[in-house]
Amino acid sequence: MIQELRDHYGHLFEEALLQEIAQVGTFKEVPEGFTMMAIGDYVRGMPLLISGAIKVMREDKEGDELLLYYLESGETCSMTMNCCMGQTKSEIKAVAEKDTKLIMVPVQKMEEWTAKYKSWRDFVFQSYHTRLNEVLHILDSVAFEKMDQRLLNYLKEKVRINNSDTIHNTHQEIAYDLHSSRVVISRLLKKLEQMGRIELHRNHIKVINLD
Amino acid sequence: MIQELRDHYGHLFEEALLQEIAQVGTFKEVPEGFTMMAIGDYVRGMPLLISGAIKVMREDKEGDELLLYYLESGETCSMTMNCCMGQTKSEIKAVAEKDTKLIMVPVQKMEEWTAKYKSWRDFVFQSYHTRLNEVLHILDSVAFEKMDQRLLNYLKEKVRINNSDTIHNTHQEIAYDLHSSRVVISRLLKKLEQMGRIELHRNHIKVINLD
DNA sequence: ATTGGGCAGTAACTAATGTTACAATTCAGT
DNA sequence: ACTGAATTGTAACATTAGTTACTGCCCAAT
Repeated sequence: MIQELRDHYGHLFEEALLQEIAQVGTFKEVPEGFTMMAIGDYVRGMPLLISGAIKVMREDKEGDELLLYYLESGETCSMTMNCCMGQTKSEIKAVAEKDTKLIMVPVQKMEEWTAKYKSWRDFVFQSYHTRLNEVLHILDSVAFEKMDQRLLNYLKEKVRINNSDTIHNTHQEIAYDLHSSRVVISRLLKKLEQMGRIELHRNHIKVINLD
Repeated sequence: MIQELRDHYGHLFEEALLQEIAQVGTFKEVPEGFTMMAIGDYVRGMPLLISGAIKVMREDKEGDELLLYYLESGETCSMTMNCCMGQTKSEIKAVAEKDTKLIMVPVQKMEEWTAKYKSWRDFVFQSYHTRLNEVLHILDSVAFEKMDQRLLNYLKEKVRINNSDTIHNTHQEIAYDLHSSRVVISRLLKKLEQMGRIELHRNHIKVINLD
């Protein structure tokens, strides 16, 4: 585990901290589609991603969803810290977007390290910084953009995260992520196909050019 | 200044920190409507609110606005910290909602105190926590609610912040805050009036019952 | 008293998004 | 091969929100 840590967090943390993390952290592998956290769950640990990606979503009372952002290697979940601090339940849902490797750190350590290691403080602040900006970005998107533009951004991000020009999702799944309806998404995707920017297939979409 | 600090931050910070803040901070009074920060401004200091309220807004390239939240006594602006950390320009706009008293602290001190005082760390984390939740709340509102409900929430918040049943805003101003159009807001306000929940007047709205 | 600008009311229309319904196709499991 | 569920395409329609245009009103400045 210490080697994985050095590879992905060596540029962020000093050796002493890496050692501490290795000592108290537990290594986990989760398969694609695995729900890491649901609304209302209590937060037991803080995830440090090694590889893969985690999809983080917001959900309202009716179960309507909205994709917030993805966590990738070298990142952690501010929402988790958020919950730890306030001793509150999770207000978000997190699902593995791909097979993912990560290290879980007990929440008590967080505070300890915050006092002890400047690099950890910087990491935590940086993480808050990034997440806050990402949530603001989503807010911009929802508040100021129309669905066709949001869909384009969504497809681009999918291509980036999965590092593949083929998107393995149904229209319904995309509709959930964007909090829209399947018919609307099918309609807009068809337009993109007619523009020659994507190819539609059953269960997957081939991206040609989104720029 | 030290007395103001003790009154509003005494329950958060130890005496030594209060003293430090008093030493390096500068006391400011800003009138209602004063723009504290515009998009693209560089951040020079971190505000600690003593009294009054600051309205924090998001703005897109076309100048369309959206109200994010209000800062009140005992609070600070995470966005500011956000900017300091990343050495980036402001991505938000801040305007005094009422006459406001506050203390500006140079950003360099932030990092120093984060290492030195646990109470300061907790304050900064708590602040991030609160702001992140507020932005999520606005996101919920924009993503999941219709304009009539958003308008209701807006009016409730206005009443709370200004501690008055009379809202001194034009329909146009409300439309800007909610990123809608004047006609739409007039239409919905008229419906609320017909339901007997508000009374409409020129330049102000009397709130009867919003529950 | 007159004038002009800001504010609010309203109608008519457009655009965007969401909903309902149904058909056609694919595909896995039997 | 058959069946049923999941997926996609499409039309028709409903709802919400945004736009344009015009009116009357209030009020402050001249």
